[in-house]
Formats: sequence, structure tokens, C-alpha cells
Amino acid sequence: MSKLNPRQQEAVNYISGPLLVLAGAGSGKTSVITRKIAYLIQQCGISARHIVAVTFTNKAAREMKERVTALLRGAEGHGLTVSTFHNLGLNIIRREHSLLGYKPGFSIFDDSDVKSLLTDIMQKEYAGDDGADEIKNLISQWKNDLILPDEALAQARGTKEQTAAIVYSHYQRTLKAYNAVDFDDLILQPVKLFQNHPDVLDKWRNRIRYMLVDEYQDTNASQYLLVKLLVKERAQFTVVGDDDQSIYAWRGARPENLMQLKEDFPSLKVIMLEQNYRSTGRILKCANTLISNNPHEFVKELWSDMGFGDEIRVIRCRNEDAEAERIALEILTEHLRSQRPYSDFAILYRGNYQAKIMELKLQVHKIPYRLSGGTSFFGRQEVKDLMSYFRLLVNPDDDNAFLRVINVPRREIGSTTLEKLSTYATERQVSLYEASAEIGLSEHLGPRYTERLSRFKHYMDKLRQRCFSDDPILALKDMIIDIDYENWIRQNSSSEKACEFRMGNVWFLIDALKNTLERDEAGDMTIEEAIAKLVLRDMLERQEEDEDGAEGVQMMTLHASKGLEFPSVYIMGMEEEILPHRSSIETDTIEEERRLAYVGITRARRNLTFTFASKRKQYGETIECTPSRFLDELPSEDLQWEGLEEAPVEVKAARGNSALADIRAMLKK
DNA sequence: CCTCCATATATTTTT
DNA sequence: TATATGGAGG
Repeated sequence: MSKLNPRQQEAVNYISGPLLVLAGAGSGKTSVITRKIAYLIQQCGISARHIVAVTFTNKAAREMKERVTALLRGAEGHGLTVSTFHNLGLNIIRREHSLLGYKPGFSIFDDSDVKSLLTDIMQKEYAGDDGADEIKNLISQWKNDLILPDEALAQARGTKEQTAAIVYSHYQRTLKAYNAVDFDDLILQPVKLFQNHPDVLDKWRNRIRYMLVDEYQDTNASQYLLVKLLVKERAQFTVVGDDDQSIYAWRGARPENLMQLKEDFPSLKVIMLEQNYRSTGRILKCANTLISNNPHEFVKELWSDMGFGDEIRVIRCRNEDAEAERIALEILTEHLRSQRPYSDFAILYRGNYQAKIMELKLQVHKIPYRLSGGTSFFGRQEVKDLMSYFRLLVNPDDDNAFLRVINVPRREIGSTTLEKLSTYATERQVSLYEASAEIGLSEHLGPRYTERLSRFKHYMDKLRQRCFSDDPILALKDMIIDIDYENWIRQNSSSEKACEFRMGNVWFLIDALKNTLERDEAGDMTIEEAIAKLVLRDMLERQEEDEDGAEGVQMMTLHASKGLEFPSVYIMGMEEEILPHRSSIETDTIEEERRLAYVGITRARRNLTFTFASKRKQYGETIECTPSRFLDELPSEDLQWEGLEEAPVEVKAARGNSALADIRAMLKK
């Protein structure tokens, strides 16, 4: 454990009021938070069970918990809560579900569930499904801003918003009927609960006496309100954030919450952490210069004592192919020459689509790599199928899950049968599952079909019983064999190898569930909870990580790189329309793109390289590219340009300041 | 119910 | 240009 610097120490020791820590990139904010938790417990006599630390990702929460545990002895940390916002919300809803009108075992709808439900609603009610994505975003925005369906309808402007508001109210009713919540509800519902039931809020306030919030600049309106409600009056909290690393505004994050804090808590103390323990001086100089182009409320200037370091390179390439080739070759030679492991290198890009060529080039040169992001594990068919089975088991009202699994594998229940079942269920005001075995159904359907439906229901009923009385994991394993899921997968796979892989995912999921149940310290985790955790991606990433010891070049989007660090960083596609993304140029919101570039730069410990292509194939046609304006904003004396061979002789001679202008002039021709 | 061809469509995504 | 989705037809 390293010593804290005076500012960090101050942040740890200040407990007499609300505190905002503006922690620059690499300034050791996690140390501050973890040390502070230990301090609160060991020096201030606050019991761990009264402390709550919130993060945005499971990974951050896990890491934090591990580091705190290392600082504590024995049972000191018992009852400490370190969780994500969503997990905290989930726990609140679970404890108070009846007040909110949910039954135990409620489902959590992920993005794809939400989308399919919305398309369904729109098709049924409004004949047409154009812009389901847009409507989904609008609804999500409303929820993040704590706007309920009625209010949304009242304030909707234009036909699109009005339709969205109507769909919203319909959607919310349907979710309730399905006994389900979506991700946004995990925050919104607790806030509503606290607003409407002061007694319940008091109970939670008494439970949470000190609160710490990480990545505060990423909180949205409802998350902030949740924090505010919980800490009120007592105002015992520490929030840590960095306005310069706010890159999720498009997702509802409100970096202005940092300012808001000052107004809501006049006694707020602000501490800035500017010493960086990660990068060379030159990299930080670059980062500082770039970000100074953004308007600022608080001005930070990162510095470090890690030496000035190498020049920052900017490499111009003929096209996107040459760009990827160049990066691959550089990493290869650097790895061979200096014996540095591949995991020292990271390749960052703006959009996932850029990863493809890069991946190809790395493969050609047999360079191992790890790609994060892209199609998620949860997007896979077999995972969705299985998750739907799990969900239906703990929540029979989940029609979405029912529809997904009813014909997986084939049970000869076609669309006509389901339509009739659905009409009947709506009429009777019960779930599809419930309706499947009701006597009255036979008036609408022939015996053959009612038989098939009721057989399914009875099978699931029996399974549910086993899950709750017996060993649930064993029951689920048996289920997979019972329904001959492997055969179903085989039929739907292109090759035997693909089938094996997919069955691997199935057993992996079961394993994750098993571990979740076993690793629970309190030992009282139910399958409902375990399944909910699975939907929240919790307990899954953990296994993924320790599976493949992380050897290989790291490839990820700039967004995904936040919070990480690498000795050598390559940022590719430094071009107008890519790094300041086209739409952000159009909507005049390049500040966030600049922060994105800033995040990328500050990931690098020692070496930083930018690349860009002068020509690029896009949607079938070749287009000329202009180097990113952000390159212009960097201190030119610290940049070393390469790849200007094709440039006119005089340009070749004139490096530095005028180089970029010359390339521009040349590209114009 | 499944397969194939035409057509549209092209950011970032912690949960 | 590549990929995903949906409709038509077997």
C-alpha cells in the first residue's frame, strides 16, 4: 500500500460534511475511496453495515470490494455494501416489492426484451413499428428524468413524442402485468417509492449513514435524486468524479450534476486531485492542452513525476487497410524487440466497426488479442433461450419469456394457437402461462392444442417445485436434457463445432448460476436473486476474466477504455467524422468527443500513437479523410509526424507546426 | 416452419 | 461494401 499524497489524505479524512472529489485521470481515486471506507470503519467507528459505496459497473464494484477487504481485518467489513446503482436499486425493490406492486420473483427486462415488447405494442396498437428504437430512447430518457407516462403525455410536443408517450403508458402497464421491471426502473422505482413513502425512506436513511459515489459525472437525473434522497439532511457523503471524463451524456448522464451539488449542498467541500500516477509528463501535457479547449467550471491541470517521456507519434496511412497493418506490425516488432508482453498494448477506436480490419490484421500476423465489447454474450440465442426459461420459472407472469420458450424446442404450438391463447388470456386478465391450463381455454381451442399447452405448463410447474425444494442447479441441468436442448441447438447450428461452442455457453451459464449461489457469503441467496444478478451481468464477467489470463493485445472502444491503463496506446481513426463523430459535428456537441479523445490519451502510461488514414472505404465508396481537429489542438512541439512520404518535397522538410496544414492542402487536391 | 433472396442501413452502450 | 432483417415461397 503506497502512501497517500496530502490532497488524497485530506479527501479521506474529511468527514464533517458533504465532499466532492474532483479526481483527474490516474489520480488514484479508487485508493481514496477504499482508504476512506477503511477509515470510516476503523477510525470513525461507523459500522460497515451503515456504509454504502456505489459504482456504475460490476467490475468497479468488485475491484473496490476486494481492495477494501484487503485493508480490513476479520469481521470489520461485514455488512458493507459496495454495489452498482442498479444492484442497489434492485435490492431496494426486492425488499419493498409489495409497496411498489410487484410480486417476488419479478423479471428484469434487458434491452432486447424491451425492444421486442415495444415493437409488439406498436404493432398491435398502432399498426407499424417504425422507429421503435427512437421510442425506446425517448422512454428511457423520460424515465431517467423521472417523468411518468402522464407527465410525458402532457408535455409531449410533436406527433412523434405523443405517440411515444402513449406507447410509454401502455408499455409501463404491460411491464407491471408481466411482473417485470426494466433497467431504468431499477432506479426510478426506488425514487418513486421514497417520494411517496417517507417512512420507508427513513428506514433506508437509517440503514445508510455514509454514502460514497464513484464516477459521479455519469449519474443521470434519477440516480442523483436517489442519492440525494438517501443522504438528505445528514449529508454525509463523498462523491468522486471528473467532469473531463464525462462521455455518457448521450445516455442520459448529467455532468452538470457536479455543479448541482454545490447548489443543493452549500456546505460542499471540493478537493481536486491533480497528481497523476500513470503517465509521462508529455502525455499529460497533451491531455491538458486538448481539454483546455472545452469550457470549464473547475480547471484541473494534471501533472506527474514520471519523467517527460517520448514524443507522441502521429502516423498518416494510405487507407484503413494500411492503418491496421501498420499498427499490427508495430506491435509485433516492438514485442519482439523489447520482449514486452502483448498485453502491454492497447488499440482504441471510436466505433466497434473499426475493430474488424484490425482483428483481421492481427490474425494475419498471428498476434494474440483480446477484444472487448461487440456482440455480447447475452445477445446469443442459446443464452437468451435459457435465460427466458429461468425467468419463466421464477416469474410465471413473464409473457415475454413464455413466448420465447414455448416453441424452443419445437412443441408444435403455432402462431394461431398462441394468438387464441393470448386473446383468452387478455380476456381473463391472466398471464399466458396461467391461461395455458385453464379449463375455459377449451372453448376457444381444440383439445389437441389445449393439451400441448397444458402439458408445457405442467412440466414447468413440476420443474419449479423441484427448483424450490430440491437442488435447483440439478433441476435445471435435468431440464436441459429433458427438453433435448442440445439437439435443438444442433439443428440450428451450421456445424458440429458451432453446436459444441453453443452448448458450452449453456453449461457456462448454468455454472455461473451455480457459482453465484455458492459464493454468496450470507448463504441465503435464492435462485430468484441469482437469476436477477445474472441479468445484471453480475457474477458472469468475473469468470470471463480469470478464464484467459489476459495475454494479448487489448482492443476496445474509447468508451470501454475508461478506467483502464496500458503502457502503450494506439488510437486509430483520428479523423474528422470519426473522432469528432459526424453526428456530433452536426449537432455541435464536440465537447463530449473531445473528452472521449482525452480519455483515450490518458489511458497511456508511456507511449501514445495516433493513426489516421487519408482515404477510407465507406459504404462501398472511397472517401477522402481529413485529420481530426483534435490533432490540431495538441501541442505541436510534442508530436512527431510520420507517413508524409507522399507529400510534396517542401512539406517533407517542414515538420511540426505546419505539417497538418500541408497535409490538408495536399488532400484537397 | 424453414430457407433463400431482396432490401435497408450503417456511433458510443457501465446496467 | 457488408450485414441484418423481413417477406415470399417451397
